Amino acid sequence: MGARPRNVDAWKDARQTRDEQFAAKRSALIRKAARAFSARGFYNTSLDDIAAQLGVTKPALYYYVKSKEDILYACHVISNELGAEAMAYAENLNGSGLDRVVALARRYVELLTGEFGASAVLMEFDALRAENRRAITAARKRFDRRFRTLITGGIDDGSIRKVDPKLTVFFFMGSINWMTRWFRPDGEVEGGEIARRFADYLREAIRSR
Amino acid sequence: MGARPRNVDAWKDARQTRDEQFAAKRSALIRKAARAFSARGFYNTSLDDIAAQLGVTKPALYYYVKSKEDILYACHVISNELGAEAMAYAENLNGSGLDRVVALARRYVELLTGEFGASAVLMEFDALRAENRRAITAARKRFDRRFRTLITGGIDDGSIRKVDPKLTVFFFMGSINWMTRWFRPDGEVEGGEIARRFADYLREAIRSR
Amino acid sequence: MGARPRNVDAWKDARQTRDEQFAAKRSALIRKAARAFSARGFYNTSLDDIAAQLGVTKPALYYYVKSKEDILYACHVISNELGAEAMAYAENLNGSGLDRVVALARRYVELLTGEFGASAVLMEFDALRAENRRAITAARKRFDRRFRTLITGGIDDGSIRKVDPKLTVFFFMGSINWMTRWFRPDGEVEGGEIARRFADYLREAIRSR
Amino acid sequence: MGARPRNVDAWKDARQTRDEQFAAKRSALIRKAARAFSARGFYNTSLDDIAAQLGVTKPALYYYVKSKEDILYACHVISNELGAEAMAYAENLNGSGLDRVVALARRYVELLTGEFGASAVLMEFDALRAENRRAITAARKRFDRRFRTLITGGIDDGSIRKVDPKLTVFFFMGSINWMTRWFRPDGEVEGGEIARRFADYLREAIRSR
DNA sequence: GATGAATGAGTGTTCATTCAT
DNA sequence: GATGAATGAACACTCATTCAT
Repeated sequence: MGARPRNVDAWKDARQTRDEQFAAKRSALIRKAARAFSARGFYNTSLDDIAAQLGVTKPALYYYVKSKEDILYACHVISNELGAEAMAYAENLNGSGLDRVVALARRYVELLTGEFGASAVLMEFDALRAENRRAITAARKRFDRRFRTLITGGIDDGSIRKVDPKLTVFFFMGSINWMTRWFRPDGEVEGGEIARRFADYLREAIRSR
Repeated sequence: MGARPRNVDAWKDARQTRDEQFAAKRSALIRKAARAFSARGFYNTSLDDIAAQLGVTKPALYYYVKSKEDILYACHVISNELGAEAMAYAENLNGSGLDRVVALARRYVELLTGEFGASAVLMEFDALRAENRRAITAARKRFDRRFRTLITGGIDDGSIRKVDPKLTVFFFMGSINWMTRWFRPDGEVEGGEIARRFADYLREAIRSR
Repeated sequence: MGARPRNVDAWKDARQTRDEQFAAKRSALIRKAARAFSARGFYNTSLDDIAAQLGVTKPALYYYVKSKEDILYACHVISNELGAEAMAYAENLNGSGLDRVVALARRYVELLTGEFGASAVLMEFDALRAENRRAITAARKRFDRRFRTLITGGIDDGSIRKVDPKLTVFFFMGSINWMTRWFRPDGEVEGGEIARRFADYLREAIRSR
Repeated sequence: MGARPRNVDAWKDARQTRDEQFAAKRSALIRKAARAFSARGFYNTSLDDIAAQLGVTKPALYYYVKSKEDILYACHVISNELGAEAMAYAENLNGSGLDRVVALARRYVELLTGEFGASAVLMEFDALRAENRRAITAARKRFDRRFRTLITGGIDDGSIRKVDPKLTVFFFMGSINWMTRWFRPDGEVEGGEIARRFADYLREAIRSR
């Protein structure tokens, strides 16, 4: 009654550690795969490639994921989550519409160039199963709508000039998606720097004169 | 010796006609393939798909192209040619550096959304054979360099604020490359309109204040 | 106008021949596969095995069938067709109910041991896709129902003693399905002989005393 | 030397208990597997399925069996033992040859539909290792021979008409093997009933008139 | 010029099996 | 006794490519 509790804790810790290990390994798998997908493309990356990078054999991957498409889906989900996080941050910000749009841009780029390595976006959308594709499409549409709403808000409060919200989103999202292809976490330009500059481009491009 | 020349001419014409036919058909093939690649991705487009769209069978394609990669290469080449054309147009323009950069942007988008159908800018770059990849990479680098030179010129003549030329090019090229994924020739927004707006975004983003 | 018709015919023949060749090859594929499935089981027979027996490579099979399951389905369909044929023959026969049941049994065994080689029955039912499984199940149920109806008719006209139709069908179908495993077309007992004997067993087992 | 014996006994008991537990668990494993094999087929039943039904994980099975094939072999052995039991019962019976054959049939079906659940007669024969296949084949041949001998005896004593013993065995064994596919222990028709009817069919099919 | 037929290389996926813990 | 994790072998399937006709 005095000593046992510690054992219980120990057990709990041990089990937690196991679950955590699983989660950590799965996460590493997704991350490595995401990098590979971004760098060489989904179809140019075989499961053998991913497995080799993780130092295991191909079937071992199936202990952590259901299929190759499952990995891709996980990547998209993470990407969307980053987008949603940046969006929530921007929406809750005090300031003009322009401020919020710029904050979104900056935060989004920061997140994408951060821990997850700018590998989350763009990736082969058509390789998703119909069901997952629907889910991702829906999430993207939601993101776009909120993005456009932010812009419209800026136009209404006079901080943003009369631009077409849809085209503006396309314009900026292109810049971001393209990052996948040239950004390297260990490259000469650092993520925060890019975030600042891209946000600045966007501000200048749309602010009221 | 009196009658023959006519025949010769006839043959020559015939052959020319034949060559032209060949060229026309090959061109049609490339164009259809480019659209398909842009819309669904290189790996999601089988030669059977392309052949079906042209109303022939798969092996018939091999009369016009050497391989699937050959088609992709041709697409990249055309894309680069459009870039070079826009670039030449901009470089030969009188006006400030900013004017030239904006002209480049606008002309480029016009060309990409024009006849060739916004299908020229391809992301499947890794599917190219090493040799062709080198050629395309070189051409892109040339384009980027000239783009940056244009920007630097604008900074020097005071028409463009002090931006990082490299990052600026990345920023804008992303917007353009991403068009491939959302632009539809028969969509609601017309190509010229997009060209005008995108060029305007770029102008505002970088012009001196 | 006098010579052409022949050419037309020739062409037609040529095309027909091509279609026939395709059909013949596909049929050969199914037959070989059916034998292999019967002899060694569906899962013990790889597509490589089948291809090797046909003297082609595995992917060549896909020119004729959609999948391995497709082959299995074709086998079941043929089996059902043979059953339906025997059934129609028996149903249209004059005579007592017993006569018809016995005729069914005999004709069915004759067909199964005939051209198609006792390979049509039983084969791995669970490997079928849900849709195809439903189709096959439905056909089997129809066959069973008509079989039972035949028996009931015999009971009614007094030629068959009061047996349970369902159990009787199970009893006899078991004997037939099991043939797959021991009957060899080149074995010592000839198909017609088996048909006669099995039909005789059934007659004696169920006739009125 | 004075105190030990008790301990020895205790150990012995303990070990016996342990052995019995082992045997009981192994037996449960085999039984569950046999049902699954019968219901869905050998290849459609994964070790994970079996483990799940037993509430353990896959590797745990390897404590009780050497391999999946080992399980299949055990099933065949049990099936053969039931056959041998029915056979011994029939052979030791007083009465005509026909009586003995009918008794065999009835007893065999009773056993197969009994405790072991109609799951003992397996068709997946080719999945056995060569060595085990030989053993099973030999046992089956022995069973068949004794079955045929019983029939021949009946022909000799005039109780059975002049049928081909081999074909008769095939005929009846088919009916029995097929039971695997339709008999359900909890179904509407009870095992003893089937045994009676099937034995009756066989009697009528072969008895002297 | 075009097609039917076939091939070879590669890839995702499953699953029985092993082993350290 | 049992589990988590990993492996090797096999297999169905796809697709760009070739070639005789």
